[in-house]
Amino acid sequence: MAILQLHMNSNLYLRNPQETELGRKIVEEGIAMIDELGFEKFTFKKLAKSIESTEASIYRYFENKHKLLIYLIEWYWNWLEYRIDFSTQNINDPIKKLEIALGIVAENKLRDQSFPQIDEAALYRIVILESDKTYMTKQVDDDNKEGSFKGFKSLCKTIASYITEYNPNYSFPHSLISTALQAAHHQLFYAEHLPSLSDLGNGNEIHEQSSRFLLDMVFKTIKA
Amino acid sequence: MAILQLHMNSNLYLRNPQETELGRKIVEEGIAMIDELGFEKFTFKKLAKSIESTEASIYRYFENKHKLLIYLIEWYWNWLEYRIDFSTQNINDPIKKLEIALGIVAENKLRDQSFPQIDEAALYRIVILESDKTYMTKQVDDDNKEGSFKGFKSLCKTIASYITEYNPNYSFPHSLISTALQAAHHQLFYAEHLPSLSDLGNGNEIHEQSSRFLLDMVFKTIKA
DNA sequence: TATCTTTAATAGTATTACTATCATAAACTA
DNA sequence: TAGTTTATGATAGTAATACTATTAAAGATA
Repeated sequence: MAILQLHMNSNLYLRNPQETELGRKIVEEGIAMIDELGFEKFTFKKLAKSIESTEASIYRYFENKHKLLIYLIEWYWNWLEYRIDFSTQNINDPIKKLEIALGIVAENKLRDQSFPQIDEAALYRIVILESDKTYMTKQVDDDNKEGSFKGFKSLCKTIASYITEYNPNYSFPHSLISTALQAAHHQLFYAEHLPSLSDLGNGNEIHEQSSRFLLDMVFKTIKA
Repeated sequence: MAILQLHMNSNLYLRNPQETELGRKIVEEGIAMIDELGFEKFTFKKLAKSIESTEASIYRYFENKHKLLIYLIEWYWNWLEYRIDFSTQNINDPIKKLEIALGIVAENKLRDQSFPQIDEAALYRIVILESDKTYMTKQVDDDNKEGSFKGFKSLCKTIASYITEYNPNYSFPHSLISTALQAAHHQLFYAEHLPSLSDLGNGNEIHEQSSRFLLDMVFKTIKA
């Protein structure tokens, strides 16, 4: 299996963390710490201590912890888009492509050996809990101008295009897909923490149930 | 028109802010400041200065700013449920009730003269931007035990029950409604800040479009 | 060997998120 | 009406956060 690296928009960092040992440690241990502490309790000081570096050194890679979070979440969306591209290769039927894409969105995320630097399972938990915080801010427009949400927007566009290909008369393909992408994460969170907001049982087949919920909703909604 | 007060779960505050002049000022000016600054930049110190009181006094009403946010968001969900109760009075057809409920969820929020203390338009903007932050935390389970999300859960349950009444075979009524409640807010946010994630034009009839999107999705999905 | 870059070490600042104490004013109570 | 409770204000203080700045040392490159 090939070892890969995702190309990340250079506005997301001050110095490319993929290029140095310290940078890779910041990302790797950053994922572990945000997963463990949650984004609010996570600080660069704690991260510095844990990788035996200094706050000042970390600030040379990322402007602040918000930008680090954006970087990680963008990595996740880029990764998903890569996996969807890969899995829909040579498939023409838009229904099939949509099915595959939503299946990947809904499925549980385990470590991907192609990207040995990243703990995708931990990152997935971060995405579920923290991803909305990247854009639910007063500075969303500034961040957006810097391309902070390109990966998310691109994925949404890709999947929405399958809908339009299948049924060009459906009026809300982007809204439906952004809703489904959100729901894929929120429903897992609800099932675990606020179960009365969800019908997914908090057990083994939760990802299958989630997938069924999403596919059912999307396909019924776009039917010509 | 009658002047009303919503009864708020007493776990949401240390001292009931509806009972005193200072308490009412904290809530009123709190809404204005969070709307203006965003939740991250909002502090009790700034609020104290603006209402000419002290930090210590505000801390006697709310444990911290997170609890104040929970209080405000819960107020909003209680208000919506009250308005849905009111508007579905004497209506039996579950389809009609669902239509009314989703219409209220999607519609623009203007000041409600029945609750003169609360600026519902500002609170609505806060809900759109900040409401997810009430539960997307590591302490969600503790907060939930204290009843911090009762209003949200109750509203979801009420609307989901209309679905079950109409089509008892649909498997995901709670998931679908919690998804729709989220989408109602997120789509407005996207339309304004990340328009490629949405098909709603950022204009006058945005709430009508949002309503159409949601009703279309929900009704097609639950069809027997 | 010189120099350029990267990191570490250290220090410092303003702000945040509280907690504690005490005095005073207002409100209710005997 | 005096006494007591309660709410608020005033003030102070603390540990942590989110940075910025400076300098020195180590390593890589020319």
